Parts: sequence; structure tokens; C-alpha cells
Amino acid sequence: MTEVLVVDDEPSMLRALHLNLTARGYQVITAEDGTSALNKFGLHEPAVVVLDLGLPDIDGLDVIRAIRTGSQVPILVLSARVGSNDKVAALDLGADDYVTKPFDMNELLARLRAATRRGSPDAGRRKVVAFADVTVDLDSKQVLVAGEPVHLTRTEWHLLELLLHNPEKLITSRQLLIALRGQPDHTDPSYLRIYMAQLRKKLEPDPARPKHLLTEPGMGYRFTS
Amino acid sequence: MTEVLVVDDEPSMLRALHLNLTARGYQVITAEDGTSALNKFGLHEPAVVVLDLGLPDIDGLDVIRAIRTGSQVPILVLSARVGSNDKVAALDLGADDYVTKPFDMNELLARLRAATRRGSPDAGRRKVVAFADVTVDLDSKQVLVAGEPVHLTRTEWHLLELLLHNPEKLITSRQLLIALRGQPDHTDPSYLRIYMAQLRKKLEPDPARPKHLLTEPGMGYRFTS
DNA sequence: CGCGCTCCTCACGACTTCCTCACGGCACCC
DNA sequence: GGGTGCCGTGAGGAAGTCGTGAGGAGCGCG
Repeated sequence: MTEVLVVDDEPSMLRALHLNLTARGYQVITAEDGTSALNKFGLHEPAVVVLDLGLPDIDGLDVIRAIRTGSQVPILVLSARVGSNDKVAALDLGADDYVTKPFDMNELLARLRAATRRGSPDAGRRKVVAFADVTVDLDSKQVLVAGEPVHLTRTEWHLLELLLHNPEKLITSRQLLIALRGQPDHTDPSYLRIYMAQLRKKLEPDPARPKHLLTEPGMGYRFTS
Repeated sequence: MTEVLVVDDEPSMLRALHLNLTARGYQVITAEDGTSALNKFGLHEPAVVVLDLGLPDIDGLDVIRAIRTGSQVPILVLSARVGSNDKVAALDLGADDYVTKPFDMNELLARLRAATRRGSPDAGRRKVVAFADVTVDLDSKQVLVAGEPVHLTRTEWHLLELLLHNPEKLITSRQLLIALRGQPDHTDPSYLRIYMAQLRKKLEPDPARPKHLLTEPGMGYRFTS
């Protein structure tokens, strides 16, 4: 049973897709804006995402970026924008396919099959990251510190996952906020600091002088092993 | 150097693709019919295939079938047939994408990038600029001087990024000020000088005699490696 | 209905960064 | 030679950012 997340702000389109996809045996999760899309993505971890670019709250390209910072899930973009600029931008940000509205439903389903077919082969490999006396199993979502299992809350885990998926790479506060909450601005920037502090308290040997979960002042955060 | 096999029976189309692909750094192999396409595929083992469906000898769908029996190479189908039946057939036979003629070259190139990106798992295209004993990773936003990481503030990084994105090119103070602050005028021009000085202090071997972060008196600044 | 857990906001020092100002050097021109 | 821009450098206050502790609101669960 393949789970697919469908994101579109038009209810009629959402209904049409829901109907056709469930008829083909997919399990469908729907979202009408970027915030709930990212939320539901984090909760369900679907096998494929169908994403309309024209969302009311967040730019669709930012949604792609947010998903891609933490996942390789196939993304099929659905858009009314026919210009090649949008296509190139979306594809280069990590989208796997780009279909312009109006579209043929059979074609869309075929493209969806093509996208999921690719994603499946490497689903079985096990990713484990280790640093200091910490071991993180990204598959089973388990964290061991000095051999002892440590419990992380959902948000803590989500944040850690984002950082670990991009080792040595700086992730801006904006990216993190979009991925965690969907809202890039209007949010108290101290939000991130609390969770970084909690992660460090649980994972770093000396939380006051972090060696792996680093702050880049004015820029964002970076994980390094 | 990525090898790409381009199959099309129209010489003009073949030439156009050859031209654009070599310009982007691909190594191009061409074929004008299905037989030689399969021959050359077996010989060269390209990293990606661009395939026109309308071939003189073999049906394009059969070419896909033949390739797929022995390889998972990404296949991008190029076709004048716009009907959804052909698309569905090609995609379900194992094609990775389907573009209808006429097409936008930039879109095709982006789809090609998307297709190849999937094939090589960690295809993190790292953009790295190096000069003197400095290494700048534009993707992960990291700067190394003599192997040691150096911390840049947000504005310093922003300025460096602008210069590095336009190597050997003069950028006017006005452009830089707009990019950094949004206010082209009303600003003390010494503002820029402070940050250039700090960048040079951190990156140039002899900050007093810069060799890479150059001043063009009365005009602006220029980066040269 | 109470309890525990998690999410999220607020408030406060400590620190970093931004930005302005003032001064000295250099090149060019009259 | 003196004047005039323009550039580089140092210093310092204003403003923003980070880390941390405390605590209320929402939610699932027994």
C-alpha cells in the first residue's frame, strides 16, 4: 500500500486526484497549503509527493527545498505555470517531474508510477550516523548515547534528522523553520534555539561547548561529526 | 564527464542536441536509428539516454524494452506523439521522462539533470571555488584557509558570495550595496570598505596587497582567482 | 478528571555583529 | 605644492542574536 501526499489548494482538483489515486490502490493524504503539507509529510512519510506550486501560504519552491533538506522522496510537481523558468527551478531544486495543468490523468498516473518505481530499489539500505558516543539510526529512529537509548520528542527528532541528512552543511534558520513549522517568518527565532539547546543537552558531552551541533551566528546551524 | 546517448532520426534535431549538450559538458554519442542505438549503447554504456520514439527501423518502445532488459540507465523519451497512450506506454516500459516536441531546450536540460541526479545517489553538485590557500564551498557555506575553517559573519559571507558568483567580473559599489542592504543611496560608501577589509584580513595572505579581492578605483570591486 | 508530556512564548544577561564616524595615505589634477 | 577625491584602517556605541530558565496552553492517556 503506497502512501501518496497530494498538495493542492483547489478542492476540486484535490477531490479528482483523491478519487483516481484511491481507485488505483494508493493511500492518499491530502493538504491544501504548504504548512499542513510539511506537517503531514513529517507525520506520515509518504512514498511519493504530488505538489501544486501555487499554494496560498508558502511558495511551492520553498516546499520542495524544505522536503529535500531531509528526504529523497520522489516529488511530482503539478502546476499551472507553463514557463520554462519555473520548470527548471523546480527540477533543479530536486523535483522529479513537472506536469502542467491541465493534464491527462492517465499520463499523470504513469508518471507517478515511473517516479515511485525509481524510488523503491534503495529503500532497504540502513543509514546510521555516529559521532562522539552517540549513535543515530535514521531508519528505526533510535538514538543511543553511550549505549543507552535516549528519548527524543517529535520536534527534536525532526530537527536532528534535518541536520544529519546534510552533514557538514550549513542550514539556515529559515530553512529549518520552514521544514519544522511551515512558517518562515513571523516566528520567534528563539523557537529554534530552545530545540537546539535540548538536543545538545541530550547529545553533546558538554552542552555549553558543542562540538557537533554547531551554531553559525547570523546564518544558521551545522552538523559535523 | 557524463556520457549521454542521443537517438533521433532527424539530423537537425541531432545537431541541436549535440551542440547544447556538449556546451554543458556532456560527452555526446549519437545514433540515427534503433539498431545503431542499441549497438552504441552496448559499447559505451552511457549514463543517460535521450530517445526519440519515431525511428525508421525499430519502434521506439521496443528500444526501451531492449535497454531495460539489461540496464537501469535513465531514459528520457523525446517524441512528437502527444497522445497520452504513447506516454503511458513509454513510461510504463521503463522510461523515466517523456518530453513532447517541440520542446524548450532549458527544460530538457533540467529534466536531464533530474534524471541523472537520481542515478548517482550522492550527486551533490558541490560548487567549490579555490584560490591561494583558500577553499570556499558555496553549497555548504564553508570557508577553509590553509585547511582550517574560518568563520565569516553573515554580511561577510554575503559579500564574498556575490563576488565569487561573478568571477573576473567587476561589480559596482552600487550593485553590492543594493544586494547587501537594499538601499542603493543614502549610505556611507565606507560601509563597503569595512567589509572588504575584513574579508581580506581573513582570506588574503597579505591583506595590504590583495591579489584576489581587488579594488577598481572609482568603480567597484572584482574577484579574480 | 487529573496527570504527564510536549509544544511554544516570554524575559533576561552575555555576546557578537552591524554600522557610523574620524583620521591618515595615496593618486591625480590644477 | 596644495587641494581634492577615493580608499584603507581603527575605535566604539547601537542593535541584533544566542543561550538559558521559567511557565502557560494543548493534548493524549490512564
